[in-house]
Amino acid sequence: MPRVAKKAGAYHHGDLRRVLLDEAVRVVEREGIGALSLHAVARKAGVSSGAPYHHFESREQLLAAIAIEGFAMLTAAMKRGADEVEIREKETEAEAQLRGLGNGYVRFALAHRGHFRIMFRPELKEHFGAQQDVVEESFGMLTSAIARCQEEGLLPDGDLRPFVLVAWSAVHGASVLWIDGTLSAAGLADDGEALGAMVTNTLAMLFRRNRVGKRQK
Amino acid sequence: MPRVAKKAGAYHHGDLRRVLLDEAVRVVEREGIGALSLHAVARKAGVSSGAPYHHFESREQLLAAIAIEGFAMLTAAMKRGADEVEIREKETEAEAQLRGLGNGYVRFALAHRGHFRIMFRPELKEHFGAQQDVVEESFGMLTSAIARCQEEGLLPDGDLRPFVLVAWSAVHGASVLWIDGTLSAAGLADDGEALGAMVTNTLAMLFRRNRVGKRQK
DNA sequence: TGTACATCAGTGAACGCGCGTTCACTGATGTAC
DNA sequence: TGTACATCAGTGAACGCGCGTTCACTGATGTAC
Repeated sequence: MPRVAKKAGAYHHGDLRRVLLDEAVRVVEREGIGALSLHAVARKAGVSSGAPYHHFESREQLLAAIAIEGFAMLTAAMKRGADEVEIREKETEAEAQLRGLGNGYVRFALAHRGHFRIMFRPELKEHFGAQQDVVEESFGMLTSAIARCQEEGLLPDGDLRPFVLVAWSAVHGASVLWIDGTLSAAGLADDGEALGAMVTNTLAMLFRRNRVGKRQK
Repeated sequence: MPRVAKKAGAYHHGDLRRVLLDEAVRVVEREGIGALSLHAVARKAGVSSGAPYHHFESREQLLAAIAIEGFAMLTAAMKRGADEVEIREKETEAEAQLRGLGNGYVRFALAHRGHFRIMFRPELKEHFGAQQDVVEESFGMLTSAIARCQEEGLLPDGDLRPFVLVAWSAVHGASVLWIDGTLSAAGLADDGEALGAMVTNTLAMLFRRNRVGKRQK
């Protein structure tokens, strides 16, 4: 019996597109992208194997739709993280925001592994144009927070890209290492909830102690 | 015509196991793990589709063998990186080693994407026991380099795991973001060769400038 | 050095399966008047 | 409010394909004597 059945006797489904997306994400979360088939997704949604083609041109388009949705969710999660963060004592707003953004990133990745996996894979490169703007939005938030840290003298002047690179790589790397199970196997982290805070606190600390003489505004 | 053909007329192959591993890695590099099939690998090796079963119990065992090999290669690359690194002015040996290890990590990941992809995936969790020791070796090198940085006063006393986590996450994250094509799409890096140095230099700088009062030994 | 024989590492045909996708169809829904 | 009709979103059967794996086989190789 499918978990999300259409209403008994209903011929039209109502929101099959949504259900297909959800079931696909569930499969990817549990068994990986390789295990995703439209047959299986249709089965779980309780429809025939031809039905998905009224909503997605192909298996690849289904994945692309999930990726696009994922990038929007990631941006939203980062925004939320930055909005909800509380500014600590002796901390500037930019520093706090950086923590918040990173936390949102990791929180999203761990809560939505299916989306996350689908969003970051080489096969997506070609389709990148479509979601370029939403990628740039999340990327832009990170960059401008770091630029503000730099203005505040937390980081040396000059090219800020190395700092963006390290910050992004750290939250991304921690997310994938956690999802792959490597971090807990290595004894480096045992609590997904706390992972984002652990990374962002450490990064913030490295940035903060790094003050280069300039006074804070 | 297969790229790696067995010697003309030879019935026995000589080193089919090796050839199968190599071809499998090539396929994964170019088309991802999902695209890997024993049929295809056998075809490329120029043997019948049953032949691989004299060397690997199953498709999954082939992948496991590549993962094990990959972890050994990663450890070697990190060692080489640490050995070859040159100590800069005003830099301690531990700092230089940390850079070297990170550089080796990224260099390995980019030069051996196939291995790298296969090594880090959730499906491997179960088989982790087999390679636990070699994983711990590379992980141990990182940890002890950071411990030495801490002793030298580059990092605050206390739990060093957050620093290990951030350093590892940064090199790992940069590697996967590069491999996925995200970094170049974002304009954050355009040269794989220089990626490792960019990350490790930045990390080293954040660590170094972070000196907490203790004098260097 | 030669022979008998066990073992190794291939062949090639076959199996059942699930896959992506297509297609003619039909029931349900929405709209114009 | 009722009817005619276009369109939408399903069905279900079918296709060809490549897959993982098995198996009886056989040629090549290594070893004991």
